[in-house]
Amino acid sequence: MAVRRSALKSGPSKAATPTPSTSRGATRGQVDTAVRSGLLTGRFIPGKAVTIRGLAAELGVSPMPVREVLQRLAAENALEVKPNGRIQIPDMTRGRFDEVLKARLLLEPELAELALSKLTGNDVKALTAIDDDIDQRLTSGDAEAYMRLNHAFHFYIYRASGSKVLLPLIDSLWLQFAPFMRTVYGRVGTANLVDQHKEAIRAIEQQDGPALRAAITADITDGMGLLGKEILLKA
Amino acid sequence: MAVRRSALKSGPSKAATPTPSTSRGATRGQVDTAVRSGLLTGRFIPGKAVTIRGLAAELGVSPMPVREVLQRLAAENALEVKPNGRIQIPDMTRGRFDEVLKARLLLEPELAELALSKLTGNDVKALTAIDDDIDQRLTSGDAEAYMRLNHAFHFYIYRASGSKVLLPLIDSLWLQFAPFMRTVYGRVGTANLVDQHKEAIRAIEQQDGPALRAAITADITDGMGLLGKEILLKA
DNA sequence: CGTGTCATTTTGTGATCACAAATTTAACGT
DNA sequence: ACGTTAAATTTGTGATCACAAAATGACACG
Repeated sequence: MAVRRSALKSGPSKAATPTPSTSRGATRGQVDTAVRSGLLTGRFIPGKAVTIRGLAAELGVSPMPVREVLQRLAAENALEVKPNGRIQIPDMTRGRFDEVLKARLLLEPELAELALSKLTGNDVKALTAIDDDIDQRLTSGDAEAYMRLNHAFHFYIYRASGSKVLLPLIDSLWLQFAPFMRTVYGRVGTANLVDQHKEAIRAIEQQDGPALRAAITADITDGMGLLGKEILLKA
Repeated sequence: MAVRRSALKSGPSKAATPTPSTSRGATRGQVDTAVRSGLLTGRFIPGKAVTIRGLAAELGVSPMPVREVLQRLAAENALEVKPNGRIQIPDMTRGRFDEVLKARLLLEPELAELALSKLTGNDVKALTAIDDDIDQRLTSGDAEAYMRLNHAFHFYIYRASGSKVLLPLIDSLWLQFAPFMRTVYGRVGTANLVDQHKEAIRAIEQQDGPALRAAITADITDGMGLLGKEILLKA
């Protein structure tokens, strides 16, 4: 296995402000971004072990920053440190899934409504653009792009709230179900996926709080419902 | 300043099962427990910087495990890494406080109700013992003991749920407001504190879900209300 | 052909080092 | 005296090393 393509490490250096490339925690930020986006787009599969040295080599950095990033993600329950110290991405169980769903339904509509008043016409245009892109990817079956864009759509709204508390909690939840989500899409495809994004956009246009809550709630229920049915027939 | 007493590092070695002392992550577990309990009992004050080498020396370990623990706690928003890399415990703002309160009200009653069916008569006795202890500490004004016991009371209930998702979220929230809570108690004392613990215990005895929700909700509202009023007149 | 045992390799952990950025302290000139 | 600059210290970061536990593979034995 000589030429195994690295699944992470996107461009040589496209990091903008979110990942300062010459600042204090440069390498750590790069690793953190890489692993996070890898988790959110499903490039890590549940149950699979993640080794410090492996990731470090793959990203071309020393094990040091990788150690810290993995600890961070373990603290967010995106990774699981087994009693023997081994790190793996946790596999989904019925109990965990139900809890994630419950937490999402409690927090995300709330944060969306909190963000509502800060979303303007420009944001509506941006969200529409993302949603159009999503519709294309859905039909073409590009699961990874779909997951990235769906995440972008939701967090575009949530981030507008300026939240420093609820947003990280929701972030943690997405990191927890995203890898499992990916395995399901790999099995059943993305063709028959439906979302409530257009209803959400309309609610934002009209600054209708209850309607936005309803749209987000329905969107979560729809998307997670598909996953919930698949959770029983695991290998 | 020669003989500054170490505020952390409780006994020489009282670590039981929650902190395995000879296992894989021994030192890290010890550091994690020490800092966490330090945060929850208010031994760290908001705005105060926390240095890696300082903590390491205070705990008698190398800087390495401290680095990882601080990163973990930063991921849980219990600590804040400033752009220059400096680590400090974040100070409370009105916006943050409102969000924490909102999140607590959304999550904690839910998890309490989830735990309700798993709480038996023995648990009622244990909770009653804790609550009696709390009442004593309240009158004697021992803020640190009060905070530790209040945390113990709530998490005794929450932990019974067996939750792996909601519980960590709530954990993160407590770590965020606890240090601020401590500074307020240091200013106004603990004498005029009221809680709804007895109502909660009664609800558990009668396995009354709505009543338990109401008690937890009221307890949060009461306790946080006192803090909310004090947040404006900060130094 | 399956099974237990042992050597080899891999992996996480804790410690130490070197370096650069940032803070603090000291010194200096105005 | 006060503000500015320069030296000295502190601090976080990334890398490397040594070690023990664990996983993996090879191998012999039943």
